Amino acid sequence: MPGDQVGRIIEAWQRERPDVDVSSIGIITPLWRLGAIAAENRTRVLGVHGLDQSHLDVLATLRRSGAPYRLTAGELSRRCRVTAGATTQRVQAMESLGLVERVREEPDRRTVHVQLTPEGLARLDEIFAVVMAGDDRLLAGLTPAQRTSLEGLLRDWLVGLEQHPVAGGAGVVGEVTGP
Amino acid sequence: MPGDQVGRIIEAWQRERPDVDVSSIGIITPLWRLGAIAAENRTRVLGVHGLDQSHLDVLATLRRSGAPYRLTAGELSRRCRVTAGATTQRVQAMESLGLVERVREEPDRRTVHVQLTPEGLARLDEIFAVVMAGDDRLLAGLTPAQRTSLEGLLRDWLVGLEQHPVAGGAGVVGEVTGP
DNA sequence: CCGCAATACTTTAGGGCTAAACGAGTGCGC
DNA sequence: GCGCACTCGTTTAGCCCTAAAGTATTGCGG
Repeated sequence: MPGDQVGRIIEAWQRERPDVDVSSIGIITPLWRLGAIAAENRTRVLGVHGLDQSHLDVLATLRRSGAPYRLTAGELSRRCRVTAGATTQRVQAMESLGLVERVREEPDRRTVHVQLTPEGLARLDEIFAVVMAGDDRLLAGLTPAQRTSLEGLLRDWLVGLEQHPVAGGAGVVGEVTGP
Repeated sequence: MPGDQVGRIIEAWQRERPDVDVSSIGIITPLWRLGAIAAENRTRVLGVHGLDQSHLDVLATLRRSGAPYRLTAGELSRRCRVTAGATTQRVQAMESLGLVERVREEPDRRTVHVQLTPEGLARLDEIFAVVMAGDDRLLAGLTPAQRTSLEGLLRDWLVGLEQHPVAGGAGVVGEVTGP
């Protein structure tokens, strides 16, 4: 059934390179494509409220950490999985909107605490439910059974990869000789 | 079973916002995270050969289109799902490496044809199998049954969304009044 | 045929990210 | 106490992308 776009890609490769097993494309490509659709969907939903995904990432990470909705900049970087430089930019943007504030205080004056302002908290709580509803609409085409099954498969796959990362079949040399 | 990171995120939200259904996080978040892991894996594999994902995207799209491995710049943009400006940059980069060449010819001199050079073809054919093997290693933790099941679910989900896009519960106004 | 909208690509301006250099502050070892 | 390695966050340079403006070319309507 070559009805779908991914199927056509696989067929093309089977024609051009019948010697290579390309079955992984049947998973990797839809994974990326669905991820992009979900991201576009969020961008659209958030755009209506004047925010973008990186803003939501910061606000939501602070919000779900619980009262007083405060994390250090470093902890925020780790939880959002972005570099420290990206966090600096994100926090500056949110600060200029009045949604978070930076607090430097004792005992370690290197550390910057980032905290949701009352307005930031209100704003996030208002938007969060809308975002979740938007995500949910993407899943409307799946039956409850499909959805449960998909969730389990993705969780198992991800947990497996996090516990046993695919190191490097060719890399990870060079670290044997220290500087 | 709060063993996994995504599960902890869901639990945090259930504690902080018990009024919101956050079950979609169980699918959307692993989707993005797995997509990022797959992308990092390809970046690593390709880096060994001095290329990156956008390079591979161009070369592989030309390659699987079949001999003479030639597409117009516009067609390349559509198939790679990037803007025309991005395609210009990508093609320039590949051209400077000698892997593709640009051909302007009759009858329409606006059109630019992008074609794999013999070296580009050889280079891609060498790397493609390595990339597919790299992707495959990510899937090693799944049983054949899980893999088949996951592939089917992702395909059905994607096909459904491509046929019935989630328009905008709040947007897509403004187009009723033409310019 | 002439004008003008449409098409095809390139260029420009700007955004968010990473990697790496940097500046400020901390605390261990002697 | 003092130096020095380390940690934390910010700054800088550069990458790839998008959106929009710009350039060249085509072809239709009158």
